[in-house]
Amino acid sequence: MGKLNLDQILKDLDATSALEGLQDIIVALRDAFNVDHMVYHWVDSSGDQYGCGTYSPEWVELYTARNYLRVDPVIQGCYQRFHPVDWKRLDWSSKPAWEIFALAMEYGIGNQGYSIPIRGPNGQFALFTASHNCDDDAWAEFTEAYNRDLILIAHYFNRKALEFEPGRQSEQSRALSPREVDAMTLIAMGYSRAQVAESLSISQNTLRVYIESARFKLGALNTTHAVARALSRGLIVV
Amino acid sequence: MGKLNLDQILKDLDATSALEGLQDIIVALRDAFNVDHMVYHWVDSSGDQYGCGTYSPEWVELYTARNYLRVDPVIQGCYQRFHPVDWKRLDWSSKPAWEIFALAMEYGIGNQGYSIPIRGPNGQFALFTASHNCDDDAWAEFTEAYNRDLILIAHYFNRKALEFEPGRQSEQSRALSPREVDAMTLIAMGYSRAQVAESLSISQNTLRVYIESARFKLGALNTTHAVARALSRGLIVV
DNA sequence: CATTGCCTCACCATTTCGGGGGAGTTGAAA
DNA sequence: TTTCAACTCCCCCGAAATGGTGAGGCAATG
Repeated sequence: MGKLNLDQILKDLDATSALEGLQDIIVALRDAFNVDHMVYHWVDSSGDQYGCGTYSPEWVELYTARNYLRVDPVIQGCYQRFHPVDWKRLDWSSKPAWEIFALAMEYGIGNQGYSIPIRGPNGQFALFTASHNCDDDAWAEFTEAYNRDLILIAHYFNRKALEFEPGRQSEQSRALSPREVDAMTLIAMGYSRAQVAESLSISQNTLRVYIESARFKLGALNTTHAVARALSRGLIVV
Repeated sequence: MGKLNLDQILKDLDATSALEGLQDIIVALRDAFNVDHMVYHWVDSSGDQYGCGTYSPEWVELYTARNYLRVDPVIQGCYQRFHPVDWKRLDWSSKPAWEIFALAMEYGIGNQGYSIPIRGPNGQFALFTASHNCDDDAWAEFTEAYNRDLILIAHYFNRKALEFEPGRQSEQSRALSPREVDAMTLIAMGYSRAQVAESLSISQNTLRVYIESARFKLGALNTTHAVARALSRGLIVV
């Protein structure tokens, strides 16, 4: 399937100096791998998204308009996995999932797909996907052959995309103090403030100061928000 | 520097069926890359750690005993970055950092290092590191040459290590209904119940039913706990 | 030696949440 | 056809969380 010059592609990618360049790269990638589509897409903890790829604008529009992000088994499935995922291995049993798949077929996405999840600091999550229309055997052969190349490309592509994202580095909130981490962790584990305070052997007043300062550092609107942010930024672990 | 048979190594890695096997692999890797040390290390959601590598037991013991994890610039630096990091580019200015480096040298860790951060679901974070004793030019040459291979190996190594970690797949809970997902998502974004209810165009009473049923499904003690669980299980995305 | 960040504690009024009920409609699955 | 899950709405009330403000000690940084 296609002729692949990985070195050249990575070199081109490296030479890219603007976000728009990524679009060209991904088209080149699609051609190099000789698949129907190739897409890169990321989401971060603050809900921002960026995507580029070869899907038709109509499909992208429909996808975003209907907020398929929250239902798409590809997203859902990859989010919990570490390794690349063949679409076949995902759970398409639910109705919305089936619906999305049928619609995707109409828009020429392809019946086969291979998605590589990539994670970055601060809860950044990206997907690099190749999709194609072919039978299972051909697809297995493809993924077998290019699995590693795709992982590398996904990695480099994501790195490049992050470079262009301003405020991504600045967004890194101040680290929480040890006590704040303790407090937020226990709160995230479902304990009430009374329990947390007792567990940390401090007064509830003190505890509240920690929670509030954590909330402030995280730019969170309330405790639950702060827990969510701390979690998705990896500042605490439950 | 060394002869490298990437295919063979990845094949061996793939054939590994026990956690102990990783230790052999990493020794083989060190020899293949012809560096002084190679180490893999991860930190888990529940705070436990696993590491394997070629550092001397004395160093590992000292490192854990003094809890250097919280001070080590390699850990700190990589945690906020996406891309592999050359130790030279880290911030060694703080006193504990300098102390750790001096001590590491004594224990033969090497003056050069290259660490690849890898992230998985649920806040899993791992580091794959090669270290060596040589001058800057030689090291630059090494990293330049094997950068990609190291990334791939880190990726596969981590995947394998995760395979042996039980309890990662077992924590499956019933999926949330669409409305529950909406509710939990907005709650996680920091909105109050009043705002969420308005945003979803439902009454606060109804909203509360969703939150409570989500809490029940997730086995959570309270709303914040439910949000934390939904987030770390990837059921919602903020 | 002044500043800054962290840890600790306190009070108060207000808002929000949590838990306990009950009850009607769809639509799909058994 | 019944059953079940999901979606929608309503009541009450006590317990818990929140927001604002103030303040002292201690360690490290510069």
